[in-house]
Amino acid sequence: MPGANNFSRNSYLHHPNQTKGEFFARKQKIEQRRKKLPIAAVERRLVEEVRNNDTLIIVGETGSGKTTQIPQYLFKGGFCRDGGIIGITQPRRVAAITVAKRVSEECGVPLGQKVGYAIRFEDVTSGLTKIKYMTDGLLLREALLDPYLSKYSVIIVDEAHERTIHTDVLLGLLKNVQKARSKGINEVVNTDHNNSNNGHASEGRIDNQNNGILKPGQAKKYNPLKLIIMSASLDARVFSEYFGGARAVHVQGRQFPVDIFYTHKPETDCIDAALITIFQVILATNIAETSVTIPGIKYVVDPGLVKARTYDPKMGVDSLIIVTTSKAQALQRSGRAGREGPGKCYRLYQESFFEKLTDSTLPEIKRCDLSNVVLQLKALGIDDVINFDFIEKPDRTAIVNSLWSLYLLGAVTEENKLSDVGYQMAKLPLDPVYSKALIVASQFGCLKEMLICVAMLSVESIFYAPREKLEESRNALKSFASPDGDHLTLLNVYRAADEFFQKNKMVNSEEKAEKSLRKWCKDNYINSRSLKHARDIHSQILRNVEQMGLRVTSCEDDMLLFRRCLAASFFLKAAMKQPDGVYRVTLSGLIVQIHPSSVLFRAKPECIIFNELVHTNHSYVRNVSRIDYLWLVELAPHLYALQD
DNA sequence: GAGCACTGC
Repeated sequence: MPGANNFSRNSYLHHPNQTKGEFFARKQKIEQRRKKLPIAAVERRLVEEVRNNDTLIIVGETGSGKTTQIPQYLFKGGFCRDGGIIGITQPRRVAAITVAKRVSEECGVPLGQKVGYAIRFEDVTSGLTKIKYMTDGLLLREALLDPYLSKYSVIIVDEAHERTIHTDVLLGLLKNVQKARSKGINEVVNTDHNNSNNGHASEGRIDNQNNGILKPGQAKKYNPLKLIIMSASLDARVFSEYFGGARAVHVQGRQFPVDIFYTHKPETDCIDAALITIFQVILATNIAETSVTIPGIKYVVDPGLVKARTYDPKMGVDSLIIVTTSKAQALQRSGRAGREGPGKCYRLYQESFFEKLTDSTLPEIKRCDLSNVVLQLKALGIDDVINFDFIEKPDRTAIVNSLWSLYLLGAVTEENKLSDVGYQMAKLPLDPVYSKALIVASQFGCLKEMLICVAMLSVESIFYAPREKLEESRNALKSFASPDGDHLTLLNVYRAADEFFQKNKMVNSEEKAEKSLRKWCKDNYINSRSLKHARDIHSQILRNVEQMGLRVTSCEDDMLLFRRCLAASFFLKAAMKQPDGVYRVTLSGLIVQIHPSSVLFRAKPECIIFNELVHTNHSYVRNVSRIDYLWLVELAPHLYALQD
């Protein structure tokens, strides 16, 4: 989110008691600053370009001000006159919030009126909102409710070069929406595909939100959609080609020169080399590549390595491995040194090594589990996901494997169509396995427990164990630990926290209760941010399941029932203990160990279900519960049979 | 007995 970075040193916060004079002085100052932005000089030209091109690629260097200014130019240029609004997507929540705040200040209006933002758990928009910043994932969700994205006259996809999975899916979707809303009303969406069934699979379904599948006849009543793809990388060609040779324009940024230094010989120990370089001066991590501005950076040290998460779709294994960076990453990293003045970048490798790096990092869609993407696309009526016009096609096996697990979860029928259960699952903002778990739990009569369990499984690690207080944190965990596994342990933590919070709220204000909950977390070696996140997710999915009409009942103390429900939900990931104490994953045959952070690390029960499989030094399973193999035979008979 | 950079609904 480069646009916001220009402003990191000056903030224009509204002070409620400022005088009129102060107000105008501030306003003038903002105007002056806006005019100084490199992009200001080309305002009229840009508005013309958007007027003349339905799709426009804007390559804006860091610091050009494109993110904050272009929406304002378009508003002024009359793109909201027909009642449509301008939507701008960002890959990160923080960017959506800070830019929206910034732009509302520049417009001199309270946030949430003309200018607003929407992210998960937070909608700061109103009927007055004309410029709406949001996360790309949120716009994808909106498409499920309004497949034509009818309220937008312009959609700007910012930071497209980051190629997050949400951005990539959104681009494909927007291409379809634009086509459906364009003048050629006889065109059908998905005409790119060979399969004539595309886009019509769910016709006749009127009982769910999916009936809004893009039909040309319906699109008639919508205005054409203007699409703007903004990227910071020099390579606009990929986007331009994808959008049928769309016009690309370049906007100058404000970047100071950065001197690049390479090492003379290969560095074998990069930490050593980094430390030496740092002492002689920041270290480039992935943080340096994002929008977070750390003021005062003049020097960047780039070890040339990155910790990257990859996913093996065949085995369903997440790996965290250290790999070399790409050229684009290296450029991004060095660029950080030149934001506020001339800078220096030390690359801890030889120049010849740089030349050998790949041009750019593999887009996320090529290296992650696709079951959610496939489910969402199907819910949007795109049944032939394999032939979907992605900007970059995921591996076929990755899609096929996602389809297979969706089929095993009952989300997809044998005819490869979304089932009723699949539609239900698509409505939930969760991993499909977790969505299914909620539906299963409503049948088992333990949805109350499963809502908590799924919320807790959806967040980063709940426990934290600082090295210096390992013993204390272990003792704290003991008070929550269940001999049956991590799922019940997480349930115990959530319940204990909630009980503490509710009691506190009876005598204190909400704010005070929140504060003492954070203290409680600290005392119990629980990550309060993760817990807060889980509580937010919990209230959101509770609302969701109530809207879906699922019965939220509790199994009370019947934990046997709950564990059976875990088996019925997570049967795709089960493992059996081997004679030598390791585990064999039932479906893949992979040999794994229980992660040392699990409460079952020592107990080693005969049969387990788990939620995560990560490969680091070993293959580990995390979030593990003890089950009975016979339950699998009973509850997932399509996959499990009696053993000899 | 582990090792966690970041992000999203």
